[in-house]
Amino acid sequence: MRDPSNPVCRTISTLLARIGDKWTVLVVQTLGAGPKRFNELRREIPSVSQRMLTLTLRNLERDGLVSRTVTPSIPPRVDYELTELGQSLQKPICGLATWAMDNVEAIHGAQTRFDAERDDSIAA
Amino acid sequence: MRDPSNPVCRTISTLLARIGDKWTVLVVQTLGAGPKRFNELRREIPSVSQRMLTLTLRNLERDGLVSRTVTPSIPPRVDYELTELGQSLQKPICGLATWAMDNVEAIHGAQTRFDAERDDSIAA
DNA sequence: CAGGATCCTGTAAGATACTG
DNA sequence: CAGTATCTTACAGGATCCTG
Repeated sequence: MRDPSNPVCRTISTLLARIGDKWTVLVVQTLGAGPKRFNELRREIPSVSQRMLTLTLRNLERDGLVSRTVTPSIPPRVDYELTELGQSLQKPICGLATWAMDNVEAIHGAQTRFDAERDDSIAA
Repeated sequence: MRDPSNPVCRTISTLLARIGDKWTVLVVQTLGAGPKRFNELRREIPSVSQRMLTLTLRNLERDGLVSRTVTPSIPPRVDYELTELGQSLQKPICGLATWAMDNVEAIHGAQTRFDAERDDSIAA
C-alpha cells in the first residue's frame, strides 16, 4: 500500500507534490471564488511570476482540475475556472488548512523551543 | 485572509510545503504504525537517502510532529515517534489521500486527453 | 548505530525580452 | 492580453566519506 511502485501511490505522491508546490494551492483558492482571466490571477497573486502562473495553470489543466477557455477576440481573452474535480479538491485542502490554523501556535511553540535548545548547545 | 504577509498564511504555506516535500508524508505514515529507530525507517523507506531522512526528521522534530528519544547506549539508540500533534496530522493527510484515490482515474484520464491533444497540435 | 561534513548535479523558478 | 523563449541563479537532493 505504501509501495512506491504502486501506481496509486505514485499518483498520490504526485498530487502531494503538486499541492506542495509554491503556487497550486494559491491558484486553486483564488479560482475558488469564480472564473478568472490570466491577468486577474496575476493581480490577485502579486508575488507569482508570469512564467510560474502559466506553468501552474498548465499543470492544473493537465490534471483536469482547471478548465481553460479561449475567446479568440482582439485582445484575446482566456478564462480559467475550477472544474468539478478541482472544486472537489478544495474540501481536503480545506481540511489541511483548518488543521494548520488550529495548530499554528503549537507548531510555533515547538519551533521556538527547538531553536532555543539549538542555540543553547551552540552557546555551551 | 490569503495575504502572504499574514503569519497564519505563512504557517499554512510552510506546512503545505512540508507536506509536499518528497519524504515527509512517507515518514509520517511509516511512523504512524508506531515508534521506529533510524535505520528501521531507512529500511522501510528504501529510496530515501540517509541525508534526506535525517533532514526530514529534524524538520518534523522542529515542528513538534515527531519526538526524538536518545538512549545513550553502545551502540547508540534513537527512537522516533509521532507526537500527538503528529498523529493529529494524519487525519487531514488521509483526507487528501482518500481524495486522490477516489480520483486517480479522473486525473489519469484528463492527463491522457491533455497529452493527446498536445501531440495532435504538434503533429499538425 | 546514528548522523555530521562535503562535494556534485539537476531542476525549480526568477528576471527579462519578444510575439500573435 | 496572454502567453513563449531564453538566460541565470538558488537550492533540493543524491553519493560518498568520516566519527562518537
